Amino acid sequence: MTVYEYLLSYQIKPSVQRIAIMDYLLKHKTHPSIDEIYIALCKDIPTLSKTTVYNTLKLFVEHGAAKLLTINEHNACFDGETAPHGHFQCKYCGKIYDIPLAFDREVSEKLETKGFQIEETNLYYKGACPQCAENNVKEQ
Amino acid sequence: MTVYEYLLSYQIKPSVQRIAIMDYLLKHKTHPSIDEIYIALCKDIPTLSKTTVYNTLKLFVEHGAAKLLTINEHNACFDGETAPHGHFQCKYCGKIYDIPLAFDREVSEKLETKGFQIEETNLYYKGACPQCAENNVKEQ
DNA sequence: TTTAACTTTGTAATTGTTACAATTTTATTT
DNA sequence: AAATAAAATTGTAACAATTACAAAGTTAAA
Repeated sequence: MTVYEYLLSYQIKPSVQRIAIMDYLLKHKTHPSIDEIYIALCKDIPTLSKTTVYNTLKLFVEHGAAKLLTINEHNACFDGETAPHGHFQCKYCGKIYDIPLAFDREVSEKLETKGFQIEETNLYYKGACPQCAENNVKEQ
Repeated sequence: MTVYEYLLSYQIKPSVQRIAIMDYLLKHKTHPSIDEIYIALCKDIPTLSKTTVYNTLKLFVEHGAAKLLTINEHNACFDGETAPHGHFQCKYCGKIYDIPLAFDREVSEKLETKGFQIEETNLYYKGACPQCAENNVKEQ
């Protein structure tokens, strides 16, 4: 399936900019920020506006084609992977890792019994990734 | 234990401002923002500066006496409850509820086996709280 | 009591994000 | 194909949350 068709499957009208941004999201599993996407795509689309990147990602999130991550307190990150999963952010290098989201249904079921309607779940771990953990040990 | 002693137990040197802010956090389990705290305490401490509220909460978080919540994309919220637990934020009224954090150890253990050092865990549910869920149904 | 260290304060700067009007592009109708 | 309408993109300006920083105030130590 092309990115063009992929956008259509989420009821999003494709455009050059939208295709480029979704393509970037699908090919770069780095949970990029607005700036990362903007800087990367400016080379191919020199007229690209940062506002368009903001608008487009908002649109993607509204249509369920991308997920907004609030794991980083300084700026929003985006994930093109829509299947449920969690994240681990290294406090030292900042990298965000995907992790399986395989926790107990018990809690969410209990919430739903009480009348809470869960629309999304975010699981964020923070700490030291293997590389940084090793480096820190060596420094000490 | 007084708030004064409580701060000391976290290696935080007490001051009028720090005591007032921690007292507010401990008495108001509403996961307040900087502004909420600032506005509430200005009545008692008219000279209070918003910068002090920022500095103080940063200090609390560094010392483990408060937890920073990034559940709200527009501004930071703070939680004086340090025991591990998750949160549910209603997308309609904005209220944040505490929920038990009783999910599988399996995932975190697997991460630790791979060399990840987990320092904190954040579980954020979002959706409709019981009240808002009911109101929405009635409107439709 | 003097000095040093730390805390608080207010202002200004910075940064991420949003509002908005003008322009450009795309789709529709004639 | 031309005219019109609708939608998307752009750039600038506004906004809001946060941080930097220097001055003033407070507390602790000598």
